Amino acid sequence: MRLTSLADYAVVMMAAAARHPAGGRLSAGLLAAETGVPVPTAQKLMGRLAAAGLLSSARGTGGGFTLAREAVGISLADIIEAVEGPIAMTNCITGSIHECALEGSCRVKPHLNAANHAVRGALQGVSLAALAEAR
Amino acid sequence: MRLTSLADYAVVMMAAAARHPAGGRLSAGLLAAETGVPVPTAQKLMGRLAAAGLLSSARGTGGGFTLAREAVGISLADIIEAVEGPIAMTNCITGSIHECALEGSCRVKPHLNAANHAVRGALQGVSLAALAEAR
DNA sequence: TGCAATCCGACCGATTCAGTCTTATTGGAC
DNA sequence: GTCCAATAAGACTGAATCGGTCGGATTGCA
Repeated sequence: MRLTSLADYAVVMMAAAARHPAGGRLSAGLLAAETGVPVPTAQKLMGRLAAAGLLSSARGTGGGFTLAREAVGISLADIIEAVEGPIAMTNCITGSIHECALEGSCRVKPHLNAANHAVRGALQGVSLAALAEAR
Repeated sequence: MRLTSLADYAVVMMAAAARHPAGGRLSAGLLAAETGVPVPTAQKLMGRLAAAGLLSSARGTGGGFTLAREAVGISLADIIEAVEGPIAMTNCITGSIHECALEGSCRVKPHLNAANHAVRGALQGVSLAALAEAR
């Protein structure tokens, strides 16, 4: 029930990106300097965020990243899922994986499913725009 | 944002324990057989749950475990914390640890703190009694 | 008094995480 | 037209935590 450090960094970096004027090109090095995240780690993270569709990237000189959507349309859940994968408390939540020996007879699953939705809803309710606000 | 397998097992085992009549002695082997969790793992888990005060244990022949409180008074958050440690999305949430380089100037922390409380609240709202109900 | 059943603590291999390095690609300067 | 610098993208390595196993300590019963 804890974020990985990478997801934590990603949230901080996305918030920093959202404070810049929309449309401007942001390099990984710039955001790393602003947030204190190590540069190579920042590069890796932004690549992952771009692959998830939260950032759009451009290579070459003068390239960089831009928010793919408005900050209001990006939630905390989106950022976490981009870095950590689907938010699913247990393996049996995501429909494709069936490695639980209790599958089918498990009497706890439906309740966990409900709890999982509640958690995910709490994270979806926080927008990047809110995170970027000065406290 | 995912439970460890141990925490998952712990939830299933506690739910199974709650279905037994209150006050009866439950051995780790019995609950392991009912839930399908490997016996040594079940022993380790129940020891951890007992250390957290959710179960009371008795050694020796005829010993075993009992719910330390009524099922209504035990929440999903309690079980998860007993196995995984405090529910804190980031290190900076738990007051004692200060290893984040951004400490003090981090502008995201207060918002993460709010999100963390929302998640924790969602898990505290699910009681063991509800988990033990037949679906 | 010996035996069996049960809980308790220390140990080990495996998976995933976090970070670093190298390579490929693009645009501008000469 | 060619070279160079800046940037993103992918492969690789060390470390921490997780999941599981084993032997030891304790208690009640025959």
